[in-house]
Amino acid sequence: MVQQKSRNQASPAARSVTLKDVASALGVSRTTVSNAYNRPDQLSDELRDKVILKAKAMGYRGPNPVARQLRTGRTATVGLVFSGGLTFAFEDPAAIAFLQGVAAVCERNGTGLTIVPAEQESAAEIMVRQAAVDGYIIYCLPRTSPIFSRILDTGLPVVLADYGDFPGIATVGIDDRGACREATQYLLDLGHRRFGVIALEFSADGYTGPVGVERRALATFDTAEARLRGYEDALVRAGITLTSDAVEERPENSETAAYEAARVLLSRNPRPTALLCMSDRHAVGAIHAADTLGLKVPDDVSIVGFDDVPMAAHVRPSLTTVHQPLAEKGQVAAELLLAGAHPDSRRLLPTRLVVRETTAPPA
Amino acid sequence: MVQQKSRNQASPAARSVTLKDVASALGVSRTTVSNAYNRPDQLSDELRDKVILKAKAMGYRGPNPVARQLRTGRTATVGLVFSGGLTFAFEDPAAIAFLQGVAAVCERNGTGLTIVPAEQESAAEIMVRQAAVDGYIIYCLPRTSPIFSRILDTGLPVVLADYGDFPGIATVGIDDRGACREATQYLLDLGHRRFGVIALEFSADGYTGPVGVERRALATFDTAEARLRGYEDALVRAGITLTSDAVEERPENSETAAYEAARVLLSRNPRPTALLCMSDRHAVGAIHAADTLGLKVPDDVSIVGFDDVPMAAHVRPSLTTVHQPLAEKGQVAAELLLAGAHPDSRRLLPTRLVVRETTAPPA
DNA sequence: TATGCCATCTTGAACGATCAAGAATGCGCT
DNA sequence: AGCGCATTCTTGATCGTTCAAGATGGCATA
Repeated sequence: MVQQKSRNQASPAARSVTLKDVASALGVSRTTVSNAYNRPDQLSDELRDKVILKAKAMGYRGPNPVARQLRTGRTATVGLVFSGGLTFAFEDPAAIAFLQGVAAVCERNGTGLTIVPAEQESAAEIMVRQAAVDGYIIYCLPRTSPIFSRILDTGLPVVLADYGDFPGIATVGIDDRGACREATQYLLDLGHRRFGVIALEFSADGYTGPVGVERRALATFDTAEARLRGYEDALVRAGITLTSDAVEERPENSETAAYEAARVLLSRNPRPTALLCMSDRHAVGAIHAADTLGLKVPDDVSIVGFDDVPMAAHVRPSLTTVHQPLAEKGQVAAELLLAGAHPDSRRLLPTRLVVRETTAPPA
Repeated sequence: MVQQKSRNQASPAARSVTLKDVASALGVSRTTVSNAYNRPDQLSDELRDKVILKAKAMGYRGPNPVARQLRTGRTATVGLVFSGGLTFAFEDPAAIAFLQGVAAVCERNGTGLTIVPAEQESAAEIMVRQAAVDGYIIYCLPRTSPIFSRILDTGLPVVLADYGDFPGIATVGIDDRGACREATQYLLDLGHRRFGVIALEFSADGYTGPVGVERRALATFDTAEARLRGYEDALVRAGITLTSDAVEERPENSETAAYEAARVLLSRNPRPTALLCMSDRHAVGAIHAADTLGLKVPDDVSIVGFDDVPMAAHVRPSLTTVHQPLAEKGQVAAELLLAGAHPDSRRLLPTRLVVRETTAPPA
């Protein structure tokens, strides 16, 4: 901001009007003027009106929020940290739904919402340093990110969303593993025996390709690992092993990335009869891939997504997917934070399998 | 935030560590500690290391952002005001693209971004009062909104996006009228003579239905009015009059709303051979409507959208639409604001008609 | 008349930092 | 020796508000 009112400057005329100015112009105390704005019951109505009127006339803009924040120790603002930058945050339907939930609670609560993009780590660190917030909600930030520790350093209340478990920090999430187990079991019950998996990223390094043991061991995103475990839980119980080349990791949550992954998986011999996808966008990409390979969904290949974003119901064929309450997750995160983010808080939201048109018994 | 460090309280142990504490613990001045963080060149390296180390050991969390903001008069944060609430902001693809542009500039600039939802006017007024920002970007807020004047009252720099023209305030936008004129001319050149329009809202009152002269006269959203004028410019030149029942207003920018509007328009006798839509989402809804009415696009009816969101290229048939640089609009808005939002700043970004598959000569 | 209480307004002290100006020191140059 | 200058650190004031506690006067109650 270039157009700053000059501070510490010779000309006092440039300084903006303050409580004190209004007070002395009226011959009352600062507190009285302050009360006129914040505690109308603390002074007579006539005086209050007089104060407000005079303030308007003098061009007073109301109590300065920053000064108030300093004095009260509250900013009435929460910080929301996203990994993957805002391109991700504002493009991924699941992230948007989460954001909506957070924002709704903030609005209801009269709390501001400051977005802290964590794309460039350097920028993010600066932001965390300078951001005036009362607490943080962290969404989809890898455990290893330096911003993570920087935020913990601030000593402010923190709520983690979609992290597995983090001792000493409030978390909200879903039972990823259980949800995936259930979805896989459903496919097993339909008779499927050969599976492929399109996985979200295990670590924020842009790796693309099959997922082996060593990669999983070093995972910094809990979500991918937990979901993969869930798939395996059910498969193992059915005596089926998921080989590493049956799992394709795609760091980008986009239809095109999954399209490509699905083509890889569906070209294997023997071909899987079912694809498990860790997001609906991935699932939609998989549908396209099957289509271009001349495979019918669900007759030739069943596809299961994750999230149940609005698109899942609209796409043709409509998507069988794991529903998770995305907006509610955001709401709960915000509520936990506003309630002080007690370190022991752990909220697990329910999921359910929504069966639509992309699943059927194998041919 | 419940978990507040107690202020003005008996127990001094509860107070958090400040610059002063670190300074006196080390026997140096506050300024020196401050400089250790902010101006490393102002003190010897050894002392600096000693200070930082001691600060860490004492649990000092770094200079308090709020105190700094008060002293420097800068918050390094911009406020972004959306109308229609966040449900709109985070769901409308055009709004998201704009937001991305704003966020990208903020990130590059080390500036925070505070979202001020303007859904509930009461909440929004509170937010504007308490938000610590250096300036505002206003997007899609009706001129008549009380928040509008509340923001102007703050005296902070303001940039308006997608407003026609606003004397004394910086604006960024596109030539809506010219863009629509061009799109219409293209349809005229193809041979079309009967038109229908699906319009965005003229005022934020939820009105749904045909648009007459009186409604247009009271418009509080400039965009809709400007675009409709553009359509008319071309039509009038071709000697065609747009009757009021050829224009259907739908306040909601959704496929379903437009679907319904398109069914109304396409049921008229004689049936229009071309539909002009003020958004791509509306256009997509219109395609569906034509489909269910058994009309082929573009053979039976041509459809033109507006925005050129990513979906426009992906939908089948792909959409002929007016491209506007949405993200760039957000960027420019942020840049103007960061540059001081000079009241005379007026930025008009280029648009262009992108011809795809939804337009053809009438049968 | 004394007492207490309520409503209304004032006072002085924070909140935690940054800034402008000045002091102390050492060093080199003439 | 005297001067200037750069480096490093300190001092006092200030940003604009809110808070706790106290002062004042009026009115009712005892």
